[in-house]
Amino acid sequence: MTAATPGRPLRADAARNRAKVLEAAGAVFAERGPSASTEEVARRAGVGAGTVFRHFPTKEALLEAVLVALLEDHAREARARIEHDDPGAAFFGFFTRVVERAATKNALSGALADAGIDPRQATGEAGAALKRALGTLLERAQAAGAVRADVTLAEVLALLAGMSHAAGHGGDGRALEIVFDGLRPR
Amino acid sequence: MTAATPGRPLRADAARNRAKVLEAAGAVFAERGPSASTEEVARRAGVGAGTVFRHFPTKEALLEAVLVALLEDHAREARARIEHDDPGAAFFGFFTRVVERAATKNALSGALADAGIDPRQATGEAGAALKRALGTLLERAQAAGAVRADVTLAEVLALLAGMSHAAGHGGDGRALEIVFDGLRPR
DNA sequence: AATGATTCGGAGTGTTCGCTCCGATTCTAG
DNA sequence: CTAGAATCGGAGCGAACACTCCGAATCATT
Repeated sequence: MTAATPGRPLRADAARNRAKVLEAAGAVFAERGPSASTEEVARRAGVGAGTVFRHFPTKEALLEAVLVALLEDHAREARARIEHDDPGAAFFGFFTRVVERAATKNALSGALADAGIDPRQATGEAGAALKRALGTLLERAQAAGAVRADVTLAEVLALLAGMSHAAGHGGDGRALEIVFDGLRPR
Repeated sequence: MTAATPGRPLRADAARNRAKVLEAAGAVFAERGPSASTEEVARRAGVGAGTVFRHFPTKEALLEAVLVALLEDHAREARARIEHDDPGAAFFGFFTRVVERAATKNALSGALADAGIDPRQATGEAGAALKRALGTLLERAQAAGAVRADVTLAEVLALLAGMSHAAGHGGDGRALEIVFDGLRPR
């Protein structure tokens, strides 16, 4: 429940502040990690602590909202690649892109899991949309012969989640290439 | 500094309590995550809070000690496999084993990183020993033709770290197989 | 422009948790 | 067995932090 149902259309300044808080939260959590205090988010957004909690009733809700925004961004990019790139390049390019931008996302879902919340359920529609887009990317790449036909979406998701966490561990660029070799037909 | 230098040999009950605390910490952090309180560790170990802090002067030191114990355990197993299994089976078997047992390790190093501590530096010798053992495993597997010759230890470490985090994401069993396919010669 | 409703800000609250302190307890040397 | 030292236990301290409350400020409507 991340304030999904706008009972009333939200006042102008309220909407502006909500956006500022969300953006500040994204930046702060990316820099200082999800354990950064809500007060720091409020300071960065230029609002009071009360304002943060009115829009996001709990810290977990704020983490969720940031994570959802990230997933929506990814899904948007996946759909763009479906239209513009060729099947193989679209799939591998998107995979690489998600891995590159994964640092924040991992920390967020880790923090949610730590609080006893299932990230997959929390992200709801946003996660499902990203999954659908990735599924399309995969199907097209398989149809074009760029990816083995016996690979399932669940396996790709596992690999994506895994390699996202491998970033920053040294030889992660070539490590991705090794995974891609495993995904390609022999 | 995880009480590495025994200035004096440590009294009998002190050594016993230290071991109890370390074991309890391993269990508690595995179950409740690294954010579990030290008091819970003390309770589980059947000692007072003061005792925990005498042996591990800070909570981070306790997390470090648990992580080091895990790494030492892995290194021990790697050396055992070097002696008993054939090169290919030793390498892939050890890789699989580490991934299976990775849940706790990941949470621990995550928590350390969150506290501004570099896990690689903190684990010191234990991490280096594990790295050496894995290096031997890799060389032997490559010499036997079970693993591509152009793969480096750094890349294997990145893949290992990554796939450790992929556990529990659904199709992680077959996902590992895909990575292994990428590691094998064509 | 004025009024009523909504939102803002930040001081304040209650709680959690890491860590300390010291009297009581347990161990070891002679 | 006994004295002296090392260790233990857990109540208590202080800081950090998520969250609340309410007077002041801002917005929408007539």
